[in-house]
Amino acid sequence: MIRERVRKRIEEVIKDLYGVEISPDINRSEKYGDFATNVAFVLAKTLKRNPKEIAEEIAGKLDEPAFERVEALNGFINVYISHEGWIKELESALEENYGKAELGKGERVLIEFVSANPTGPLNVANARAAAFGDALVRLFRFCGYRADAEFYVNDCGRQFELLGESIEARLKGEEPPEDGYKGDYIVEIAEEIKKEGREKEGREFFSRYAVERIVEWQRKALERYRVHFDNWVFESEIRKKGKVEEVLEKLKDNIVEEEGAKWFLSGKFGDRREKRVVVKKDGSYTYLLPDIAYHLNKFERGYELLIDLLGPDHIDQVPSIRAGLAALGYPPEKLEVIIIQWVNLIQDGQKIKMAKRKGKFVDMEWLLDEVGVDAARFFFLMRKASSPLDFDLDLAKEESQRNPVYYVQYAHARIHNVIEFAKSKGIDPEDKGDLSNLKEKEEMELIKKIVEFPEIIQDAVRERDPTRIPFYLMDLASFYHSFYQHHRIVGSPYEKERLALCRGTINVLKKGLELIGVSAPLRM
RNA sequence: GCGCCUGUAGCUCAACAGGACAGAGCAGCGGAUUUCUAAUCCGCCGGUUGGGGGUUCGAGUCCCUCCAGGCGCGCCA
Repeated sequence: MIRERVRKRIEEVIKDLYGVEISPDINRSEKYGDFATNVAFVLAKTLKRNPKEIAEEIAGKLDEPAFERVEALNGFINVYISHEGWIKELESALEENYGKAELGKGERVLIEFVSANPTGPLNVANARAAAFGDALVRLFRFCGYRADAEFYVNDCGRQFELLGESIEARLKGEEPPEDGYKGDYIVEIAEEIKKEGREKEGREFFSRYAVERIVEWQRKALERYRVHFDNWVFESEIRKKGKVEEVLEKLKDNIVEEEGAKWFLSGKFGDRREKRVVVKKDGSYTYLLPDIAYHLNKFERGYELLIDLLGPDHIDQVPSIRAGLAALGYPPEKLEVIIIQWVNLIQDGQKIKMAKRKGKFVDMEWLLDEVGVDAARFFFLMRKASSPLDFDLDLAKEESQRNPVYYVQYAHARIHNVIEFAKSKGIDPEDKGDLSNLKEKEEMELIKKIVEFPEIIQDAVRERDPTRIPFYLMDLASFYHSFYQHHRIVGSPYEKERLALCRGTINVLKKGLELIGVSAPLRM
C-alpha cells in the first residue's frame, strides 16, 4: 500500500530529525504530487518553528525507491511517486486477494444489526441497516477481524403479549385491540393455528407460535437479500438463564428504591441522567436491565468489540447501557453504536409514512420486488448512516438504467467481455507483458485508482463506514470507461499490458462489489 | 425545555483524521464510434457550503448563537 509507505518514511525522517513520534496525515492529491502532507504545520506548533523551514528539512531527507521527487511548497510536503512505483503496485493488484489486510489481528467483533421486533415483516429501514451491517461484517473479516453478525429477537414484554392478544382476537373473529397488530400476516398466522386445531392454547402460546413464524419469515427475507446472520439470540433465552437477576444482583450497590421502583444510579457511570428505572412498581423490568444483561452476555461469549447499529429512536438508551457495562467492570468504550437514520420512501413526490404498530409500513420484500437486491443494497450504501435517506421509488423504477449500480456492473461485464474476446483471438490474458509500457494519461489514472483500493478498504473499516465502497467503485468504473473509450486494447501494440490493466480493474471491482453484497454480472 | 441528527449547484449527493482554487451524477446545451458491450466517452453551463460571530497560518469540516426540518426524552421497548 503506497500511502502507508509514504507515511512510514515520513515518520522515520521526522523521528531522525526531531526525535518526535507522530503519525502524519497523508492525503491523495492530483495537483500537488501524488500524496501531500501538512505535517510541517503540525510540527510547527510543538517545535515552535517556521513550517516552511520544517517542510524543506523533511523534504530534503525524504528518499525512497518509489519516490520520484519530493517538494516542499508553502509548508506542504508533496511526494511524487515514480512511474515504476505505480507499476509495481499494479502488479500486486493482479493477485487474488488484493486489499486483504491484517488490521484486526484476529480480534473478535460482534456486529448486531436489524434486530427488528418479531411482530411483523421487515421494513425498508431494516433493509438499510441490513445492507450497512452486512457490508461492515464483510469488511471487518476482510481486514483480519473475526467478526460475527447477530440478530437479537425481543420476544418478551408488552409487545410480545400484544402479539398473542392480536392473534387471539382474530381467532375469535374480532378486531385486534386498539394498539394491537393488524396486518394480514396476523390473520394468516391465526388461520394456521386454527388448521392445527390449537386455538384453545392461550395467548402465551399464540405469541410464541407467531414469533417463531415471523422470525422465520424475517430470516428468509434476509437470506434473499444476501444477508446472513451467524447468531440469532432470543431475549427469552437470556432471561431464562437468569442473566437479568444476575445483573441486578451485581449492580445492587448502585441501585436505590424510590416510589416503589428500583433505580440504577447510571449517572455515576457517565450517563446524562442521574438514575434510570430498572424495576417497575409492579416488579417487572424495564428494557434497560435485560439490555445490559444482553450486552454483558456478548462480552461473556468472548467478543472484544461490540458494534450495535440502531435506529435514531434508540439514541437515548446508549449512555445508560454503557453505564451499566461500566458498573459491571467492562470497558464501555468497547460498545460502539452507529445510529442509522430513517428511510423515507418517496412516491409521487410525497413521503410514505411508516408506522409499524398500525400495520402500515413498507415491506422490505416489496422493495426488493420493485428495484431488486443489487440496486437496493447499493442505494442504501450511498448515504452516510447519520443522514436520513430519501428513496425515490418512481426514480428508481423509471430510471433504473441510470442507477449507479448499473454503471459499475456494466464496467465489470464490459471487462469480462474484453478478456473473453482476447481469449478468442488466442491471446493468453495471464501474460502481462512489460507493464512499464503503460504510460498514457488514462492508463495512469486508472492504475492510481486501482491501487487506492486497499486504502479505501482500511479507511472504511477504521471509520466503520462501508459507504466509501460504492463511491470508490463508481470512480473506478468511471476511470475504466474513460480508458476503454480512449484506447484500443485487443490488437494494440500493448494489448498484453492493457489486458493486465483490465484484469487488475476487474479484480478490484469484483472484490468491492462482493464486500457490499452486490452481484458482479458477466454479461449485461 | 433538554438531547441527538440534518441543512453544500435547479435536483440527488461527495469532499478521505481542518488543508492549498468546494467536486461528481442527474437535469439543460453541444459534440464523439465504419474495430474489444453507446447501460459508454468528451466539452459547456451552474456555488457568498442556511444566517451571524469565534478559534486557527488555514474552517463545508471545530466552538458559540440564531433560523429551518427530522427523531427521541425518567416505571413503552
